[in-house]
Amino acid sequence: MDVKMDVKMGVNMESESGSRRRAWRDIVIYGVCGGVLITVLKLTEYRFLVIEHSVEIYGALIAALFAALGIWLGLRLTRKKPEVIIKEITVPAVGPFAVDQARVRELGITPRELEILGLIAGGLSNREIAARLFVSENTVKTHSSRLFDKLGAKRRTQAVQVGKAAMLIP
Amino acid sequence: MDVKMDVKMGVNMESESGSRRRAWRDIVIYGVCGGVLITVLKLTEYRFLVIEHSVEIYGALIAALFAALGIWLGLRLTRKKPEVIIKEITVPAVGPFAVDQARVRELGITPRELEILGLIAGGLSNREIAARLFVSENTVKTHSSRLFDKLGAKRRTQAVQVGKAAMLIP
DNA sequence: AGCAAAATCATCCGAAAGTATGACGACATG
DNA sequence: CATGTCGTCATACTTTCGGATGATTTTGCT
Repeated sequence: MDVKMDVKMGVNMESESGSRRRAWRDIVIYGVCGGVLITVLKLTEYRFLVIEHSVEIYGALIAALFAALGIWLGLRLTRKKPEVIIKEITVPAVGPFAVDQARVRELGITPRELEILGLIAGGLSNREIAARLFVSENTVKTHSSRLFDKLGAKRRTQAVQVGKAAMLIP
Repeated sequence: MDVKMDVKMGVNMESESGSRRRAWRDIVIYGVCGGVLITVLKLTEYRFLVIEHSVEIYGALIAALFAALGIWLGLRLTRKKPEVIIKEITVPAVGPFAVDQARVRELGITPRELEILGLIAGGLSNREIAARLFVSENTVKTHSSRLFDKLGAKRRTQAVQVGKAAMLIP
């Protein structure tokens, strides 16, 4: 029960050597239990149990105990980890967008240019961008010019399309 | 164990009474084997085995045998179908895009206008669009003008942005 | 301090985009 | 057939965009 729950959570931390070690531990425990049992039996034999009890009863006792132990051991030893089948499920949830910084550096795009690209994609005119960034319209134009050059675009719409394809903007 | 698995998997073809019947059968087999063993032991005791053998050896023998039996029984009783764990992984695979026809009608956008919106989003200039559609540039301009009007856009970039938001283009 | 990159601003000019208006033909629909 | 929608095209005008070039300031780094 315990173990199954663990594995069910999808995180099987057990390494193979780990489970093998555990198997050894189980066997040792088993042996120890057997020894203790035998000892106990020996003691009881010589002290409390009536010797006259037939060997059959005695044997049955041992049999029952060791059968139980065997069952336990068998369960512990053969407990196999469940096989995990990975089912790919298509979820519309496309995680939070992250800018492809590598490509940004690769293309030599400056932060300001990237910012302006985002605003262009937002459908703003150069004038609106200038107003929002508190700069002159000319500045926006130079930025966008260099941006188009780096993106290989001739129009702002094309820049947006390329930018999206290059994971520069969401 | 069995029953829990059943509930968890939800796909157990075996009825509960069926598995219980099988468990009973196993136990009966177990008992029969035990009886046979005891009988055999009894016989050997009285015939071939030296009586002088200490009870310890005898007990060990029984213990080993029943331990093996117990292991077997444990395996048989708890033999479960391989436990499968479905690990769902989210894949960004966004399915094939479908135009929101409802919104298209709602906005009164004609097929031609939608087509032109797609080309605009593709970063094409009016001239390129005209060439691709084998119409004049003026035609494209009138189409796009009406389109912008319906979309409430003042610029083509804005039209693209609105169109994407409205699920008109991928 | 000094260099390099980035950001800023400007001016000029042509190209592209967008607005306004009108017109024509095809086609479906009542 | 009259009407409305759609697609087509044109002309004229305004606005915006984009290219080319040069210059200044800011900033980060050595």
